[in-house]
Amino acid sequence: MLDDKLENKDLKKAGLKVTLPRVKILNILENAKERHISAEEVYKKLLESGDDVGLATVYRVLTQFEAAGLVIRHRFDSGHAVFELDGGAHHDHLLCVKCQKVEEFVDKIIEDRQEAIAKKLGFKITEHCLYLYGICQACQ
Amino acid sequence: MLDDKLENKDLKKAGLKVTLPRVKILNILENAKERHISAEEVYKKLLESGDDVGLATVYRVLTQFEAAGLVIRHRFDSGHAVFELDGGAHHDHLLCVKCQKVEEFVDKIIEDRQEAIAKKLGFKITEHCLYLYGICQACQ
DNA sequence: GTCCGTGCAAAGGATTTGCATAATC
DNA sequence: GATTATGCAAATCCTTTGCACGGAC
Repeated sequence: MLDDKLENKDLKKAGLKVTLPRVKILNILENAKERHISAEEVYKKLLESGDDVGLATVYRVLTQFEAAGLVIRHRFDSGHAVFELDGGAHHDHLLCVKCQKVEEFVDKIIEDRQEAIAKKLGFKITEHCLYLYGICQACQ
Repeated sequence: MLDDKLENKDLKKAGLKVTLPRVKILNILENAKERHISAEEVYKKLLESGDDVGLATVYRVLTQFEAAGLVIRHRFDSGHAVFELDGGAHHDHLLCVKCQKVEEFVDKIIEDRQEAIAKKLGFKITEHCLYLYGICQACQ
């Protein structure tokens, strides 16, 4: 478990000591079918795998990962945060309000307009989030 | 207090009985310097005016207002929700991460692109939120 | 007078924190 | 072996709920 070179590097690069909970959580994030996953879900997956990690640790580790730029924390309209691995490529989200499916997309035109609007209002954008909520094809 | 015709109409139109807490909260929303205000802030303003309204009631009333379409609830990245009167005209938000100032804007091009993207992915959009975070001119 | 709304206190869910123990380097 | 991370339980923050009382219609 602790000798997965790739993950060790990711963690070390982030300045984080390589510990079992961190490696395992990183693994779950990489292999989960859903790219967007809550702390609670990570915790459940750990328990299912027989790993004895506390929920508090899951939150701590995910927060550290966020600070290190390894993951992005989203606050969709669901009451709890979800995390996704930061692949480096920015994208926005389209969510199905019925089945919770999440689609990702990027649109150059929208990105450009955002910059233009910010400039007009004198802002320097540090971050943005665009969430479209709707009903997916399957649920219609 | 209870004879402000405008507010009475707003409330009645929404199917809500005209009560003191509702009228007062509606008043606060209409007159607050900041268009975007949290439940806690509404509560504090009520106390300052010497009005004895419970925080639970503030939450209940704001939630009813939201259901009635009188206000919009936003979940900016601040941990707590903020409410703004729904003037009927949709708009998006640009927030200063330093001074918390909020600017509003509408952009037809972005709105159109959102529709186009949703259509391409087979979604029917029910709602969307676009929050730009940045640093305003004064804070730079 | 009936029914809905309110205040208070207690419950609730998500997330954080304090502290003694255990692991990494 | 020193330092940092973990587990557990308790604490915290925001928000909601249960219940008996009070106000609107």
